[in-house]
Amino acid sequence: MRDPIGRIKRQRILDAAMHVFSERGFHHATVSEIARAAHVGKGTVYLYFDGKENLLVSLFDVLADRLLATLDRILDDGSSLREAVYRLVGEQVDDGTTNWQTLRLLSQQPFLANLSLQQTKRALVRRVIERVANGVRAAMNRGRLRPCDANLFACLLLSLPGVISLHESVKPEGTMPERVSRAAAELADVLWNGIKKEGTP
Amino acid sequence: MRDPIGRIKRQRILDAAMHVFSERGFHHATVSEIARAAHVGKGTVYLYFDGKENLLVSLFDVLADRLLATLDRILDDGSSLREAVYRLVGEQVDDGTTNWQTLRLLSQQPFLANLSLQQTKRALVRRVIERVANGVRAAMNRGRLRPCDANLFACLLLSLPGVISLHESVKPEGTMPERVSRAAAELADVLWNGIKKEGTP
Amino acid sequence: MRDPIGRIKRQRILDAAMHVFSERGFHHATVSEIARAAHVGKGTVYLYFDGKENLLVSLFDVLADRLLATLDRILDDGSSLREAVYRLVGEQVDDGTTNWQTLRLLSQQPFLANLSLQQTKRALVRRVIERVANGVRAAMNRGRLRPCDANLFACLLLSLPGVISLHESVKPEGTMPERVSRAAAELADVLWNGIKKEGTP
Amino acid sequence: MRDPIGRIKRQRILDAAMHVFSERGFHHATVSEIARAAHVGKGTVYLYFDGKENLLVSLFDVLADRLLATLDRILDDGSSLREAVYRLVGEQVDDGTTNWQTLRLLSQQPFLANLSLQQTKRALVRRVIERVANGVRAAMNRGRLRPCDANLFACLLLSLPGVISLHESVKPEGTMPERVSRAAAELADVLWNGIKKEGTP
DNA sequence: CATGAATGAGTCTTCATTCAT
DNA sequence: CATGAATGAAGACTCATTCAT
Repeated sequence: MRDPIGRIKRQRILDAAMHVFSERGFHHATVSEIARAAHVGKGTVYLYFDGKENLLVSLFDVLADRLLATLDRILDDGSSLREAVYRLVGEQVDDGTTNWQTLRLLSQQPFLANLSLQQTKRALVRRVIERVANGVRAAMNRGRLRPCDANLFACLLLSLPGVISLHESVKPEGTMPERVSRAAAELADVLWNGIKKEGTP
Repeated sequence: MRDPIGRIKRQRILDAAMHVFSERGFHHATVSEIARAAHVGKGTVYLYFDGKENLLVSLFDVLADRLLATLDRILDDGSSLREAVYRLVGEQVDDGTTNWQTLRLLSQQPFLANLSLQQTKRALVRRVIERVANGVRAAMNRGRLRPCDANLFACLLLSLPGVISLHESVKPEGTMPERVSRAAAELADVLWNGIKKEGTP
Repeated sequence: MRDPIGRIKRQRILDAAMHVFSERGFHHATVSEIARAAHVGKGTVYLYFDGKENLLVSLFDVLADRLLATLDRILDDGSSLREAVYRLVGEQVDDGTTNWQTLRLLSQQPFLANLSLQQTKRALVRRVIERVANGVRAAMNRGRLRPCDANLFACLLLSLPGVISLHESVKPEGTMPERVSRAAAELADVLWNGIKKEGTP
Repeated sequence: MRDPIGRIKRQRILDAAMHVFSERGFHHATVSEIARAAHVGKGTVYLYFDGKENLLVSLFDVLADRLLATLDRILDDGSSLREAVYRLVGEQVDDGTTNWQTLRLLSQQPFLANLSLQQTKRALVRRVIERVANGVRAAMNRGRLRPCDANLFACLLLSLPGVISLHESVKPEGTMPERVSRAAAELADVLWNGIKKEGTP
């Protein structure tokens, strides 16, 4: 009976953390702020998470899971790899629930004081990279891609939100969703052309 | 007579800051640490820079200048664009004076408390992006590249060190220079193939 | 239920601040010292006050309120003005709860870095002066005093603790309460003679 | 040959210190500021004074000397005591060379960290008080004043600039010289009436 | 003598974390 | 379980003082 309530509260905190971290950066964000945004007491955050850094890594966890689910959906259905690249970039950027800006958190390298958290985070990142790399390898085996380091290409794919973030960050008028979508499509094009076998459409 | 001494000390502090920021991250780095690494007193740092954030932006300034010089060298000589892409990636990553890891700083600390510094940093980033974009545009005009958003492609090029960094960060054995070089070459290949007109070698 | 606890703690801090500021002066007093004297953590001071200067102005506020209450008691009862002057001087100096030395603080720290606090403090001082001046004006209207600038005379009355402080400060043997009381009476005499209509006892 | 130059430079520093201390308060004033205002190097200040607190006490010394000279002039010539009180108040406040605001420094009680300086300052203050008190005593002996504690009355006289300062400090429009003069005259009136034998004009 | 670059002791202030209620 | 008042470790920053030139 309490479990679902607990899950909901935990999720509220994670959502709040995602929002506040994205808005103000990890170090400028305060636990109080996050608690306030989640409509819980400051102490409650520590009931569900072991501390601020832990909260960040838990957030990575959620984002990674979400990303892996997206990947599974994209890569395991019958769509062509070209389509997959497009959708991968597009969905990373335009996920309805995940504001694309929060994905910068994944590629930012906050230096975590807690070593074991460092390990945990590394494992998460590796898992995501390898899942993408597996998809890439599968496509290579099917003969549609020129051979390359699948892991490296996966890193490139996963860095695209950061590229778009960089592109947006110098625009004085702030972020424009249409421009973000267009950029995602264009980057997908470049990468697809960069990796497909010549002659493949 | 004093001026060069001042410049040298200022540079010592910048070098120390680059090293400490890279090693421990902006927020975990302390001014004392940087001062110690530069073999100067803590107060001396404040003699040359207006504070910690200011020091970071000054560092961006130096890195940007260095990168712009590299770009000028690469883009303005007669080499082919293909060669230029290779060298751009390679030199970003393997600059003898700039440890490639420090380039992560460019994308790493988007959240500055001081608004005017935020502006300054944005201007620096824009200048670098636009310089690269100009090179790309020139090549497009010469007809070697398929049309694309030059600024966006510039952002992609400038993000490559981050891609490599991501790739390296999950390796338990730490950074290996040869792997970094190979990755740079491979990424350059993908990008070149992604943007060149089909048929161009 | 918590409110009174909060009030009590706030008051403890104010009392400690009053004591430490009086003993060591505003600038030599440290927030740690005040916290220690109040038996609270350093951070707790910042829970109740916005900073060191703010603490000082809040102290002014309390002292001003206390002084105004004293004034109301003295001026609004039926006693003669002569009696009022005596008591005003005497109670400023010999308030059981307010150590008379702390009243020096009112004139002591005119230089506040925070401009809005400067304004607040000025308003407090003005309120006290005007309350005294109103009493003086009332007496003048009743025809017992020779005409004079009531505000200026109020400032003179309020400066008497400082006069006594100056008088005491050069005594090598330290402050002696009886001498202080005698001085208060004597100053009240001089001022009363200075302002009463000739012939008035 | 150097001596007069030294004296001049020393005086320049004292003048600068008087100005800066008055303008910004002892603690907010920095040695650099004073040096700049005196058109000397920061190190030069330490050539003529043993430190910042020492500089303050030396300033007291100068002010005390000046005040004592004024007193001698006023009290030792044949003028009546009434005239003397008027002039004493007036000249404290309207000394051509000493901005009257700087006299607040005398009555402010900065807490000096250096104990021996504390003693020195106390001695200076005592000397001034006693000089005034002697004049008062002389007048009392001549039978013009009602008997009172001459030292205390001296303290009252010396506090008048502070009274005026308090009066001015709450005026939003800032200090007005005419108002200051008028206030000085009025305070002298009150004090004279307060201490003269009844019947004396 | 004069200077100002260099220094680091000393403070204020923030905020992650704890724990009594 | 939930809370937020209390805490103090940690760090940026100032400025009096020194000393090499």
